[in-house]
Amino acid sequence: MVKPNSSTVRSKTSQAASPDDLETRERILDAAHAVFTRKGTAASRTQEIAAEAGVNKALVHYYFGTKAALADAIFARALGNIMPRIFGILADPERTIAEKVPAIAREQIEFHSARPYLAGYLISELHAQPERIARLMSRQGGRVPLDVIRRQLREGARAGKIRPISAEQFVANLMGLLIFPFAIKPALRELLSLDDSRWRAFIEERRRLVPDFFMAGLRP
Amino acid sequence: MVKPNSSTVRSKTSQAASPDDLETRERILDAAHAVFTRKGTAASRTQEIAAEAGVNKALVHYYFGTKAALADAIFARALGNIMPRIFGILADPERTIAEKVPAIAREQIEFHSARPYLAGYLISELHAQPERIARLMSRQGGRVPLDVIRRQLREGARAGKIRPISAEQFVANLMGLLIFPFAIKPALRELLSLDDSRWRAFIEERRRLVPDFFMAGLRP
DNA sequence: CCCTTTATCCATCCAACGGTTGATTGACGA
DNA sequence: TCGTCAATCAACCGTTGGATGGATAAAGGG
Repeated sequence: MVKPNSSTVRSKTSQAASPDDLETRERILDAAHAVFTRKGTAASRTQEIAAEAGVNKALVHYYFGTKAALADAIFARALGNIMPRIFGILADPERTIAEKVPAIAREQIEFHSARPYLAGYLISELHAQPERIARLMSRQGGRVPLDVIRRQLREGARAGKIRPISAEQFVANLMGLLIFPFAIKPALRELLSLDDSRWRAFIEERRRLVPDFFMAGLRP
Repeated sequence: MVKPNSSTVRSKTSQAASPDDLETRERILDAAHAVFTRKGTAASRTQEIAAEAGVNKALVHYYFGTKAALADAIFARALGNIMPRIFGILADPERTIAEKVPAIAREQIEFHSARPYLAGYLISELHAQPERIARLMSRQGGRVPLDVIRRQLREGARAGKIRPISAEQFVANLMGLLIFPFAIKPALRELLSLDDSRWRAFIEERRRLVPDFFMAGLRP
């Protein structure tokens, strides 16, 4: 690694000085993440990414070849960040369903509150390139482990404690309740006339409400 | 209106012949809808829209000025198509909540099954230009009529028939359950290993499941 | 000390894209 | 029958943006 701007050369106008100890490659990745998630891949400019990374546009190509490859990397990274948070908990055989649901809800609401662009970004990318996810998931192996919840749901149903529901529908319902509001945030805010503080209250309320609502929906 | 290709001039290579009685302006709108919803606004090319409309690129500008204006028109049109379907039913004072929920579910699942791109498109646009929806909604007036459900929810809660829930959360939950799976269709199909026919079965099942699940979630 | 490798920038290229212009054509009212 | 106007097209223009080639500098091995 080279790490420029020691003292010698570097006229470099540039901002971006602060978190400069990061490896350049990482800085570019972070910048790309910021720009891509904010404006969407198609509307993002490599120039802007380079600037945000405090680096020359050519260097972006040096590290990642093409814009599309960089976009793939960011998408895969975001996916690899969010998916284990959901499926890691779901696949845990130690916890009951009644424990998992609030845990996931807490986790996801926390997560998306801190990353308001992410849900919208992921859906946009999914929509723009529906085939990519198959490519990425096959490459890094790993279909999703539904067997644990599937078993728990079956046992709960047999014991008459919950109504019969497939693991697929279970997951779809849970994700819809948790993620969707973040994905359409601008529309919801307008539709429901929620200013900043009411939006926060709205989301805060869902932390309680969603687990209750969801578990109630499962009762037979 | 002029209506070309009568018989005289028109060398015109072009396909697009079939539904040609539509006014040109409408043909362009339809083409723009198809292209924009399929690839997203930023990745769409006016040239492609023109081609799909069987028309010259200059004509697109002749009718709509700029790509952005055309994009606005398509977005507003899509919004004006989907929103009344939900809020029209919700605002009906004649139907009870227990009647509205299955009605909306039927309607929405039908709607999105026939328009697989629409949910993803709307969320992408929302994400790419969060301020636009405020602009459009203020222009054509019309905040959403939540008072009817709000009253019904309050009365249901007072009578002890449903648990207390705000109209806002009610709407968010319902939309999340109904729309989200369509919005992330490519991911769900991959995650849950649903091929074409299993996807259809999955959606078909939700027609029953969502109203049941949702109404159960409302029980006190 | 050279020579190779890695990292970085500058300048430039080229395709593509959004938008414009000017000409043509047909319909129609005066 | 002529002039006007809306509709339409082919060709063009200016800019942007992704990509590349070459120069340069530091690092490090031999």
